[in-house]
Amino acid sequence: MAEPFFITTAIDYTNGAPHIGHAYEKVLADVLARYHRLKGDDVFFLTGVDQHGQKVQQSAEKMGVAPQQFVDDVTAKFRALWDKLNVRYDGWAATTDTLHKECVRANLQKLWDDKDPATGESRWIYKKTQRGFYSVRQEQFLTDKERGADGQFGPEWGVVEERDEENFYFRLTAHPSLPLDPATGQPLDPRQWLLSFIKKRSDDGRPFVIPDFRVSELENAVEKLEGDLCISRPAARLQWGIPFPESFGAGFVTYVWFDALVNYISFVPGHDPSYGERTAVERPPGTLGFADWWPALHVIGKDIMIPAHGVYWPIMLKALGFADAEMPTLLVHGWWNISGAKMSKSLGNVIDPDALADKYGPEALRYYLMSDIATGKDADFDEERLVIRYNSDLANSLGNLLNRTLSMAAKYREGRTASIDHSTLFGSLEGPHLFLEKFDIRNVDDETMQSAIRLWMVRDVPRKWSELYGESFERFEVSSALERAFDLAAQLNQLIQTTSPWKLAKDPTRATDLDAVLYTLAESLRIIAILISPVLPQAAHGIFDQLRWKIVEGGPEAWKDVNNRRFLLADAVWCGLPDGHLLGKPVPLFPRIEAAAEK
RNA sequence: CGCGGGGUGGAGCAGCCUGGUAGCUCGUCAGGCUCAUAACCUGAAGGUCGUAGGUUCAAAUCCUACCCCCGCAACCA
Repeated sequence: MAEPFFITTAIDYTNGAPHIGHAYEKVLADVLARYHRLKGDDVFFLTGVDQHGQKVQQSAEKMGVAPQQFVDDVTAKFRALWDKLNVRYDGWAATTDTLHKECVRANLQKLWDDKDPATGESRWIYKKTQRGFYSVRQEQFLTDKERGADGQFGPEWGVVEERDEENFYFRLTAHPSLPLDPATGQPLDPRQWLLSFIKKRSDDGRPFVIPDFRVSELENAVEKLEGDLCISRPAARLQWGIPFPESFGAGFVTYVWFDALVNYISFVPGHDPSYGERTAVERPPGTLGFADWWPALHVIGKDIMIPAHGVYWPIMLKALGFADAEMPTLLVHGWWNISGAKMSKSLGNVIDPDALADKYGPEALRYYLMSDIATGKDADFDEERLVIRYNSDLANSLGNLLNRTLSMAAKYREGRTASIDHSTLFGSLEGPHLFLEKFDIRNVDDETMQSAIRLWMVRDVPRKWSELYGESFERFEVSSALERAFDLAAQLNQLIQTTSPWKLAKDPTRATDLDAVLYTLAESLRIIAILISPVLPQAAHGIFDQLRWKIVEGGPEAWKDVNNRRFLLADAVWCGLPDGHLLGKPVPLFPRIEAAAEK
C-alpha cells in the first residue's frame, strides 16, 4: 500500500554558485526520495531556491541587472547542477513564484486577522519601532558583533548613524494576546509549548530532530529564547521581497522568515495559495492533497536548525493552526569540512561540485557523498578518498564482479543462463535455518559446493540483506545501507573463488554446478542493482542493461521515463531472472580512475 | 562555569543510548587464483579506545574531574 512521503531540502540562497554542501544536501534528499519510490511510496520531493533579500538586491545592482534577471541566472546554475547530479525533484520552490508570493501574503493575512478580542489587534503580529546603528554604505543595521576590538565600528562600514526603524514583529514569547493554551488555561507561551512538544516527540520515539544528539542543543536554544522575531523590512531599504498585504499598511516587505520557510507550504500540491488554507479546495481526482502529503521531512544543514527550523518554524506553524501531530521532522545533516576546517570562500577552499561531477561523473560523486559520511555528522572532504572509494568499491568490487560474471557466462554458456530446477534446489533442504547460522561461504569446498549455492538461495541471503538495508534506510543511515549492497558483492566474489567456475567448465560432469553458480551470480547482481539504485541510479540501469533484465509488467510506457518506477524493492528477491535468460556482453561499468595527473 | 560535537591500530571512521571476545574501509607484508576493469581470494602484523579517578564480577561503553581539537552563539542560509 502506497504511503505518502513528503521530503524537502533547504532552499538555497541565489547569491552565488552552488558548493559541495548544497550538492550533498540535495543528493541526500534525492537518495531518500528514491528509496521511498523504490519501496512503492508516493513521493513528493521539494527543493528550490530562496531568491529574495538584500544581498541579492545589492549583487544585482553591482552587476547592473534587474534582481529577477540576476536570480534567474543563478537559479539556472542550481537547476543545471541538479540535473547533472541526477537529483530528481517533484516540485521546484522558487520564492519569486507567484504561487509562493500569494501563499506568503495569505498566511500573513491569516495571522493579521487572528485578532485578540480584548484589543482588536492581531494576536501574533505587532508593529514596533527600534533604534539602532545603521551603516549607510552597507545599507544595514549593525549589531555588537560588527564592532571591532576597540568597541567601534570599523571603517569598512563607512558612516554609521543611529536611526529609528519601524517593523513588524512576530511573537515568540508569552503575551496576553496569544490564544489560550488548553494545557495551562493561560495564554500560550510559545517557548513552553515548543519545549513540551520537543519532549513529547522524543518520548514517543519519533524525535522532532534527527539525529537525537541535536535535540538537547535545540532545547537549550529554546530555553534561552527571548524577544520576538522581526519579520519585515521597510520597502525604502529593501525592495526585493514580497510586499506585505495592504491591511498591514503600505511600505513593508517580508524579511526572510515568512518568505523562505513558507515555501514548504506554498509548493505542496493541493494547497490553495489564495486562501492560505491547509486543505485543498480543489484538485484532480485521485491525486494527493496537502493534508495527505503533510507533514514534511525537512532535510537541512546543522546551521539552520537553530533558530530558523527548530524554533521559528514550529512556532509559525503553531500560530497558523497546525496541530502538534502535524509538525514536521527535521533531518539535520553535518558539514563536509576541508582538512578539518570549515569550507569558506575567504579561505579559498570551496569545493565545486560541478567540476567534480565533470571530472569523475555524477555517480562517483554521489557515491562518495553518501558513503563516506555518517548522516548527521561532519566529515572531511578529500578528493583522493573519492577516487579510492570509487576504485575499490565501484570498480574493483562491484564493477569487476559484473564483468567477470558476464564474461564467464559468455565464455562457458554463450551468455545464457541454464534452466535450473529450483524446486529441487530448495526442496532438498528443509529447515536449513537450524544449521546455517554459522554458514560462511569461505568454508565451502568442492564437494559441498552445490549445497553452498543452495544455501545461498534457500537462506535467501539477498532477502535478508534487503531487510537490513531497509532498516538502515529507515534510520537515514545511507552509508550503512550501501554497505549491505557491497557486502553482497564481496560475498559473491568469495563465492566465485570458492566454486572456481573455470574448473567446473573443464569438467562435463559439473555442468549443473556451473549453471547454478552462473545463475546465482547474475541473479544476485540484479538484486544488488536494485539496492544501489537510490544512490547510483545510472549504474543500476547499467547493470540491468548488461543483464538484459526488464520488467514486463510495467509495459513499454514504464520505460520511457527514468523517473518512472521500473522496479521496486519488492523485486529484490530470488528468481527474478527467468531461466534460460540471455545475458548481455560485459562492458566495464565503472572504469577505474587511474592516478590523477601528477601534482 | 554560554551551547553543542569530537579525541578508537599508519589514514578515515563505526561501536558508546540498551556495559561482557575492539569492528569496518583504505594502506602495509606474505601467500593463492586466473573468469575479470593490474582486478579477485586467503592469511598476518599493527590499538593499554585523550588523561586521571570512581561505580561494577566486568567499561571504549555508565559517573566525576581535567586536557586537546572543531562548530555555533540570535535575526548574517
